[in-house]
Amino acid sequence: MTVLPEKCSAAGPAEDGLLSRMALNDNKAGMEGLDREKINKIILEASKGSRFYENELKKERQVNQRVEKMLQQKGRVAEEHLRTAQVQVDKMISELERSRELSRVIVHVDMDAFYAAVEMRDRPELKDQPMAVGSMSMLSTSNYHARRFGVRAAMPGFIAKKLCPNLVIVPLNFDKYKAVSSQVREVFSDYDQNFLPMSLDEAYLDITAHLEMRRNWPECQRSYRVCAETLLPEAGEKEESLSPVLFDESPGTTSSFQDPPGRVEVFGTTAEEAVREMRFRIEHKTSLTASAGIAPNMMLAKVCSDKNKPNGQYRIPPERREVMDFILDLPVRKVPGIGKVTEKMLAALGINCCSQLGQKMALLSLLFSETSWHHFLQISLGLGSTHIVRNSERKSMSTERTFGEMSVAEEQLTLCKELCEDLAQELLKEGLKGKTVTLKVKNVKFEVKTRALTLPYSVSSANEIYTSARDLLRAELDHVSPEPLRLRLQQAELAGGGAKDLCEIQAGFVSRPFTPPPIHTPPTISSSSATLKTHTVTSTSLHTDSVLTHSPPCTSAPVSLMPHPLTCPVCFKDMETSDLTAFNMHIDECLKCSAAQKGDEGSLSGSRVLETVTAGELQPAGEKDKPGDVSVTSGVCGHTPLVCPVCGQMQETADLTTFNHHVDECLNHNVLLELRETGIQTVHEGTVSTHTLTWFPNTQDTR
DNA sequence: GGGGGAAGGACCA
DNA sequence: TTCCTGGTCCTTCCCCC
Repeated sequence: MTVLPEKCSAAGPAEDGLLSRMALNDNKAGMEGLDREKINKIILEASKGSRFYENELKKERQVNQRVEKMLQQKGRVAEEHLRTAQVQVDKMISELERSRELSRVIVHVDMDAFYAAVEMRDRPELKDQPMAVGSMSMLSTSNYHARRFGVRAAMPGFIAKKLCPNLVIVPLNFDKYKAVSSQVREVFSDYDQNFLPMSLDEAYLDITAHLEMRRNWPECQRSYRVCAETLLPEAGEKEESLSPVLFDESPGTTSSFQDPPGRVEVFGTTAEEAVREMRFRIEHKTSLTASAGIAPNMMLAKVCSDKNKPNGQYRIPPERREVMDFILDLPVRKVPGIGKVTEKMLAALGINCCSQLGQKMALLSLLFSETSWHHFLQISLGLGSTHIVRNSERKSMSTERTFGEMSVAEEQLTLCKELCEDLAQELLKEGLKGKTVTLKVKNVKFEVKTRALTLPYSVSSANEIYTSARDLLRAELDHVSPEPLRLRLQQAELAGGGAKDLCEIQAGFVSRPFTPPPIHTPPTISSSSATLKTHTVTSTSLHTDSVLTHSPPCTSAPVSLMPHPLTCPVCFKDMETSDLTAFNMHIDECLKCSAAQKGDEGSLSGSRVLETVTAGELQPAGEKDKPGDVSVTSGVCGHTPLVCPVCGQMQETADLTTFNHHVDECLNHNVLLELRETGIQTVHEGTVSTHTLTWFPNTQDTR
């Protein structure tokens, strides 16, 4: 067995190894100089013996095995290999150096202890005591008083209580945080309209253009009057009631509000001054402080924003030497995208800070995947993305729920359905569809399993997703049968599953503006993968529907290229026109006619009802009475003969099973795939999915 | 050997 | 009293053509 280096505790007894995994992560502002030993002892005592602990132990062993395997590989690396690798690395370095860009001014802004700060602002009595936001099972964030006890985000509340018995835990109130976040974003947009929000409390901005303009601004355009009413929510308590996250001993505790009301604050034209102004405005608008990092790229800006937290900012000047100086002693763990596992792997190789990454790059290139070592190389050179891409596609969306042990299959299926409904609602909000349905379950031993199913078409409605998720769950139930499936978590996820990135949303027949989905990947990874990713195979995106128009990114073919006639999804008549506007108008007319005769619902016995809702989703009749929905039965317009939505041919049968069978046959002949290649495929796709999945009950759906 | 799906896992707040 | 989240994307493995 290979003995691990001193730095790495992996070879020690299980408990030592476990501590490295479960120990306090004090890599956060306000947590410097804590008594780690004491805190870790409390965490360990609170956790030991639990199933969670056992599972962590298991995961720890797996990571240790990875480390060991890597070290064995390292032992087999010959000098000759290293020399060859170094040549390749050097070549890569000179290429990267040639493309180094220092001209952009990228800012990362991060609100200080955001959720906690909002709560303290609204409940001043919380301001001077340790508090956290979340629940007994999990905390989302904590204030700086609580951090002094080792209480931090992602820590279970019951452990936090052991660390700090006086801790006040306030439940999450997302509506409130969203409202504050939108106020902050209003300020951001004055500096960069295309800023990239990463979460409610964090964003990247490129202020290069703003600085260009700002240079010519007169002083009055850069002056802000300290306004009495925003300053003084409670008369006479100015200092106390504002900037609640400020902590006496913390750096950067100088509040902008120390100035008397009525005083005019003038900001300069430099990047530092622009960012100081931005933070000043945020504080006046929300009574909350923000920290910021200014650097030539996103990776560095993110690291910088943490440097003078809370209520501070830090800038790396746009010079190579300055960047390299900054990187020199930067611990790898501070870099976004490097977590505890990667940190441990690197530590086993004697790499703890970024400069060491550079020194051992040849070895890293032999031990890690191409994507990984390219990423490390970028970090070691202080490189990152210099262009903020806001419209990159979201790749998946999921919703999950943790609960006490659940072992009854029926209850599990009911919960699964609820999750699919929640997910469908979220998808609807963003107008997204996807092909791959994934069910994730965690059993009472904390073992996680994921099961996925990729459909030949995109889905978005609760029923469609549930049909797949339910089958996946049943498969798991069968797998453990006759034992019960003992779960503590279920998750439903929908991912793109298709190679094509589709078009701007136009849900149903009503146009909706496209809202870019939030992006949560560390930007460094995104940026590096944009240029260096060579074998990522699952980066398929969720897509939005483009039913009747298309936007610039849409690659749809022009209407005239459509190989199939347009068939009205309501009356099933083939249209003589290929003009989409006229086609839309016809459908609107049909819908009106149908709505007027709504009483005729159910005239086609045995069918479910075809609906067109404002958002364009085709849903089963059970949900049709939502406001704004218009429901139509297939029989409403009196077209008893069934028209196949795939081939467009009228079917002689009135029997739904036979009809469904025909549609399935058509689909099997890849007609759908052909339709996807056409410009307005979603008209057909929507119709098809209605018939096969939603409109007429599929026999397998009735299980 | 490459493409793509499935499963597991890393990372973040 | 309470007893370790929720969300997203990346990597790896494996199968199929």
